[in-house]
Amino acid sequence: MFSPDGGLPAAPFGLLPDGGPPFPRGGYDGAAAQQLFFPFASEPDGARDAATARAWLPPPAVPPAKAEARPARPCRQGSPEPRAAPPATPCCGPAWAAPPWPGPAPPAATAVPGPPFPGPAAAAFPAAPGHALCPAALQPSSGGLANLGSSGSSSGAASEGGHSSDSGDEDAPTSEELEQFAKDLKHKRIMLGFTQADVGLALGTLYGKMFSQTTICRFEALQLSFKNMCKLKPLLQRWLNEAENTDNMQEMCNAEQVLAQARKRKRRTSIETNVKGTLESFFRKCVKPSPQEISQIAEDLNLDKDVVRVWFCNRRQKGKRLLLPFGNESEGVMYDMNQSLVPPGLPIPVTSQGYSLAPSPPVYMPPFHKAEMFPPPLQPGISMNNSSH
DNA sequence: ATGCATGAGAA
DNA sequence: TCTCATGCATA
Repeated sequence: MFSPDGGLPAAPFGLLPDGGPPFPRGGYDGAAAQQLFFPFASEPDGARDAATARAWLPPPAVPPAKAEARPARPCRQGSPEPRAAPPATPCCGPAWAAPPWPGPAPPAATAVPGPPFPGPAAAAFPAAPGHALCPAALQPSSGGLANLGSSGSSSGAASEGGHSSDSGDEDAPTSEELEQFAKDLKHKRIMLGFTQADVGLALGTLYGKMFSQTTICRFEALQLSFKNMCKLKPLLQRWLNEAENTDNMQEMCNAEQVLAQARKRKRRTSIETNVKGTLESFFRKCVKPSPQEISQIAEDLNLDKDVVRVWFCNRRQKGKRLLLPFGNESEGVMYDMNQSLVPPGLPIPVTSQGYSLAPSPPVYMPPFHKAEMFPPPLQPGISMNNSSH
């Protein structure tokens, strides 16, 4: 853990190249954390799980029933599928020696352990292989999940630390635990032959709240807020247990993608690299430009005002991920909305990539990580009086 | 794996 | 109007 006061650990803006977040290591007090991010890296042991990427299958035009939408997966489809014995866990040590779930809860293939997640989900669960997959998933906001994070009420779910006698003070796992869990999850998931998308889907059948591949991915990569991680952990923990003890797990993954989600979504804008660089430089000057400034920028860059606005929102969000996990005052320092992002007095240089170079990330960064990181070609002609800002 | 987008809820 | 959680779309 780093101390907020003791040298700011990381780049105030820790802007990391999008590729791999070199989170500074060290845990942080989860309890306090609210919307922060993990200071630690989810560093996948080298082998960047190519499987994951490879395995992800876009929602196939799912055939009515189950099966074969995913031949790529070793998932047991009728075949016993030897649960690949976890290879000498590379990084996680003796991972998964014991599932930390509360009760002995020996999840039987059919027996859905009385989950703390009520809701139709339960009903929808297996029992009826082949169908009944996702109706639950459709549920808008199944109550089940809702109280996971905060209320923590019933969901004994979380006593995960397993051993942690944890006082009633519930689930707040430590960052280390989360990190470890994320690793285990990923490792196990791969071992079992599931993709991130599968997991997200399964959560839908199991608990009525489906998640996207994106979310699972971010969870594994510790790219969610601490709070968010805490909320998701119990679910994933359960899924893992199920997956390891159920033979019909595939059922849960197959889901007849209820995704009729055909809501018209604005087509994703692709911002050119150089334009991004310019935005980045603006961002360094002012993380939260006023509407006028946004308009100005938009005009200058020939972008839609909303695109610029959203870009700044996302940029801030991204920045926070890399910030320190201290939601309080420190934020003011590191995230001065009125000034540049650099802590006063500290002439933090900015990398040629456009990211601030605070004294930290002891992480190796290739000279040219990504195109996106190239020096923001400040376009002449673009002006914004934020200088006075 | 991540960039851009959406929507709910908070401020 | 912003933050936060989340997801579609894409690299």
